[in-house]
Amino acid sequence: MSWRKEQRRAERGYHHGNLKEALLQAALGLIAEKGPGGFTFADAARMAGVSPAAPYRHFRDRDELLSNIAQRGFELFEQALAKAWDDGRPDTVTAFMRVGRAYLAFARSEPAYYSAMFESGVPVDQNPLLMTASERAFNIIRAAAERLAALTPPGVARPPALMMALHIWSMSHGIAALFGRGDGARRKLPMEPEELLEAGVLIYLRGLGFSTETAAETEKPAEATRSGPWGPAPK
Amino acid sequence: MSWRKEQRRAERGYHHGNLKEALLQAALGLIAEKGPGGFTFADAARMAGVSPAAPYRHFRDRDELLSNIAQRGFELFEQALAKAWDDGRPDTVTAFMRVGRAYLAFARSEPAYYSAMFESGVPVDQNPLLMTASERAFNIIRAAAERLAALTPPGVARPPALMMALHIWSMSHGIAALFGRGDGARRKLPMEPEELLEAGVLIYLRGLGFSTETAAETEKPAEATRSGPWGPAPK
DNA sequence: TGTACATCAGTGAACGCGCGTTCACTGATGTAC
DNA sequence: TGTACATCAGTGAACGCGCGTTCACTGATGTAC
Repeated sequence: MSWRKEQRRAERGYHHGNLKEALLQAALGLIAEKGPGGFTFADAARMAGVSPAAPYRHFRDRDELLSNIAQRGFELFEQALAKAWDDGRPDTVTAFMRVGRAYLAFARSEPAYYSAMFESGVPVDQNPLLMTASERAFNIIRAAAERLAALTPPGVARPPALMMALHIWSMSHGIAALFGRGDGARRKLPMEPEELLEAGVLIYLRGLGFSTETAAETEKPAEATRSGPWGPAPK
Repeated sequence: MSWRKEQRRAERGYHHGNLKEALLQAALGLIAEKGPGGFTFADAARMAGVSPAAPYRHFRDRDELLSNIAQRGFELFEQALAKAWDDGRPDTVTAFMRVGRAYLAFARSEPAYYSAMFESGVPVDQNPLLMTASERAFNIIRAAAERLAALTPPGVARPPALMMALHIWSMSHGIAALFGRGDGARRKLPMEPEELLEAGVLIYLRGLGFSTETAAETEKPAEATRSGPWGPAPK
């Protein structure tokens, strides 16, 4: 153990050079392992191979570090969702479904960021930077919902985009939290979370009056409620 | 402080009489205050007015206490959902919507139980009693979904009840976790969580081919997407 | 009904531990001239 | 180009704290006879 520390020190010299980043990475690893409550400032310092006093040069305290992680998480989340949305290409419904999948993919592949963002108790509404980052991420979903709402077939009442976005967000978060986590803390599911969400969103959109058949043909959506992991179709 | 302890002691004598229960209540209070990670065994003992060694007569360790709380939480949850479901009276759709509202009401009024159940990292699948309690609660939703699925209008494919139950559960949990918590850790919402869930479920059911108009007339559901907190109806 | 005894539930003191935080310090780096 | 100096980033020792846990103990309760 001790030689390890010495070695690191020899390798890197007195100054770490990139300690802030190293601490963030260390914290991410610890959060992924033990949850957002289970990481300590001292532990992060140890993992970065640095004395327990060193982190104070970069973060006021534990909460500030956590808050930094949440903020970066929202930024990465926004990027992932924006990339999936791809400004609605090739068609709005396809892109919309892709956003849903990207949501779950993020929660699964970045459980540490995800729990820092949504389950760490970080007071999002009390930190303007965090608030903004959070809203920017949500706005991707909202913008997508708006484009979708604009496509309502004639004769059908146009649904409020904010409501759609909140419904989709809620269902995505629910599935991610209950079944779609990258770490161990999740419940068993007889199918992939992605399939569950996709089917749910398609049914929801149909309920709003969208004929998901058109663009959905590419992704065989209607089938999702009739066979596959859900069991055989009822006679 | 000290006289307080002495007084309690005087009041109750050497034996507490109901320490197990008192510890559970104390833990609930602490969880509600600081989250499931933020309560300690020692703290619970202190709140119950008892020495730090006393809890070991009733719980092997902190985790066992937490696990007990989660289990009782699932039992209360099941009762609340079952009561709301009321075996589908007066009609299936109305009762179904009532279950949704009961879900959110539970999360709001019992945030400590709720987070012990879903956010404390208690390994539900490794404790048979807990697993059973959890499944029994979910089965209320599932049974309700089954009754609903059986009502599918002729000519519409009957949806798998398990899938329906998982969708409803996910959306409920998503809304509860993001917006509907009794404690401070929740996001702002321009309407009541109950309204959001109700609208979402109605849209979802319509997407499955249910004409929610019938039973829904009592609860004016179609309106939910056209006015009210969602803003004015689009022209 | 009374007494002896076993069992139970809570005590209080003690322990080792790791955390958060502060402090005067020191080695490295960058910059003014 | 070289040197003096300011600034910065990390050190390591120390502190107080509260936690989890163990231990021999003791007061209360229940029960056999």
